[in-house]
Amino acid sequence: MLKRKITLKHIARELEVSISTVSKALKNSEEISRDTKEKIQAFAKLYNYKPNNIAISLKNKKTKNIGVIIPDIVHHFFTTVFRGIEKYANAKGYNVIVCVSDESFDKEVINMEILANGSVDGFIMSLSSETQRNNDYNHLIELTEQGIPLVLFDRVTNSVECDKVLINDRDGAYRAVKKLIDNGRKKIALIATEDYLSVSKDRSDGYFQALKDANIKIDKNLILRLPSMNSVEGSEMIEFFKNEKVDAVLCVNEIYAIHGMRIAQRMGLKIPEDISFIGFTDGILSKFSNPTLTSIAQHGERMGEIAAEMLIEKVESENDVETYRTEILEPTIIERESTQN
Amino acid sequence: MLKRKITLKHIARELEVSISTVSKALKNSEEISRDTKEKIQAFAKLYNYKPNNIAISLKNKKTKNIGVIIPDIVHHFFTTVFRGIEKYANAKGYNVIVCVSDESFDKEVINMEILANGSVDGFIMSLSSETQRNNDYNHLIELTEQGIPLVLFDRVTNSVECDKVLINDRDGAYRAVKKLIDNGRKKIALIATEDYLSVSKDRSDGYFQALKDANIKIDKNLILRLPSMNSVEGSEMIEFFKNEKVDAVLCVNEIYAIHGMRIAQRMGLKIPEDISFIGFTDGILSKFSNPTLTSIAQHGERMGEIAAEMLIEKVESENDVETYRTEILEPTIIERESTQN
DNA sequence: GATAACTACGAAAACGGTTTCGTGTTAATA
DNA sequence: TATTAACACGAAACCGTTTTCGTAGTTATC
Repeated sequence: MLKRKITLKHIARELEVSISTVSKALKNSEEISRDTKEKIQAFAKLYNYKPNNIAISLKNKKTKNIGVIIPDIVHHFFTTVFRGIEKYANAKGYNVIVCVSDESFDKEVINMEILANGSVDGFIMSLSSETQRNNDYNHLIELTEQGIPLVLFDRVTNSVECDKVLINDRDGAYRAVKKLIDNGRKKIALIATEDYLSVSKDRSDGYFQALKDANIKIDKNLILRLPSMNSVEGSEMIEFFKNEKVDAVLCVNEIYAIHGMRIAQRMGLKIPEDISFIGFTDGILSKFSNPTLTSIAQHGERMGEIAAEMLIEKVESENDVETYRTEILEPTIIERESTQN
Repeated sequence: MLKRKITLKHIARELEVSISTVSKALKNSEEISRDTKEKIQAFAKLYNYKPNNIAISLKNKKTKNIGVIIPDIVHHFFTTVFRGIEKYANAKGYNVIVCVSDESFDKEVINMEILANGSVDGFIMSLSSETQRNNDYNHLIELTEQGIPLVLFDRVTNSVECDKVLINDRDGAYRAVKKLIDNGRKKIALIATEDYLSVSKDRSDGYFQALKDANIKIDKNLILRLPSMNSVEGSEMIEFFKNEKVDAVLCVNEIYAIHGMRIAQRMGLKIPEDISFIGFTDGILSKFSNPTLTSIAQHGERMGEIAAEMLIEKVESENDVETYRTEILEPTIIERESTQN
């Protein structure tokens, strides 16, 4: 009952021709006579012959696979980017191998090394937080020195020369804060993570700049930095809201924003009347929270498409062009209930 | 500056030995003398030699890749399962190639055909809704006839003989409804999708059975079936809640539940005092909604691990064992605010 | 009728490894 | 000294393709 895969050799033996003839016939080569081609093609079809991808990869040194290394997969933004990558890649005939670094430097390095030995034609990745903290990018540099194309997205670094695609986090934060100011808010807080993450730093910068441009003095007490996205038990936030009379909050991610809104509501504050909220990442929570959350959309899917396009272009270009692009997407502020005046 | 990958042939040429000697030396074969081994190993290390994965795959007809085909990637449950698969697979030295069927039968078939020609050692998949509606599983049957291992999870079918892992959707729904009854609820509604999805059917069955066992007559008017998860503009639900006086709702997914709670709240109902909610899939929305949602956890990550374990076991077993397992996980009800009495 | 030009196909190398088997050299044994 | 065994290595096949090149056999040309 078991129908094992058939090879050129099998066909050749069965039809008493050479392997080369079979190969050519199946490619409809002019070299082969009408009769022979028809015979071979019919036979191949009958036995459902399909060429072996591995053999082809070995031959032309192209796998038609691209490697994606991301810090986390159970994460709305990353899956959104992934969808963009997968769609574009698939349309171009590429498959996608995903590795999760789990925010670990070591896993990032190991996964990269494994895939770099012939398994993929190039990489698309977003740096793990540990990598950004260590500030060690030798694995990426070695990769590019081997001539393997690399595209970084969202969490990028200047230490590596390669194509990059990111959103203008700074501008997103800037415009969000400006919007709050225009709405008449005076005491605007920032809830962020530690600064070693490139994106968090940029968002903070945008916040500072917007206040500066509006001649609002920066108040250190209005800035709350939380260690990790998973450790929001709220107590710190409760203290924060108790001590400071804020009328608006910019959060660097959805979770902080949703938590903040929860706590504010528990303290009897009305959203958006008493306090406004804007959160980064227009994920699923923003749309379904109560009230719905005004958020800064990062266009993850577009980002993924662009990254894939950049990578495949490099992979398929003959000459090793040493010119790299950095594409910066503008975020969009999606206005919802949490800021309506 | 470009350091291309080095091969056995290069080392052999440089050290004036044969390729076989290099290969053996790098595997620390007893056949090769101490001196030669040291010389070769040092050279290999210096030039950072790593064997080419493709060549090895071709030789031993194992790719150490597993293919995962899922209907959607921007979906909490599937990504959770994926994380489980990826973790286990990685630990066992396997990489994961992901393809998204996008709920389309054709894409499912095409992706499978592409990967089946040598790219992966086996498949883990969850059926697309279109496939389940078409009730056409020939691509899966052909796959197994070729001796390629397959594991189905969550959205499975009886028409294909292979390993399966799923949760007891029926029992989850049963226990949820029983819990509502025990809490004193009388008019318990069900909000579900069309029945062609295996999971939706099972959940409905559990709902019916629980009512039957409690001698509560089934009221067709208390069942709302919505066409698709994306088309919840709410109008249907508003009508539903207006017409029927329900005091509890079981929803087959989070989105329906969150929407339902929103609408109930807008109509002035208090949750959980006036009306309770329980939703399937303990995703991110359940934890962060207001009120938080009691939900039926499906243990996606565990499911993924089990699926990967089953697959790798089959892949690595020499003999083609024709015996298949079906593992059924028990869901867990996570109690939150939406049902507290 | 000799030469040139096609036609239709096969042999073999190549991709980068692994592995079996054969063999020349040395050392141990009778 | 002749025989044998151990040692250290190389040749070659193999995995499944693609592709270059060579060459019989036929047909066209002068």
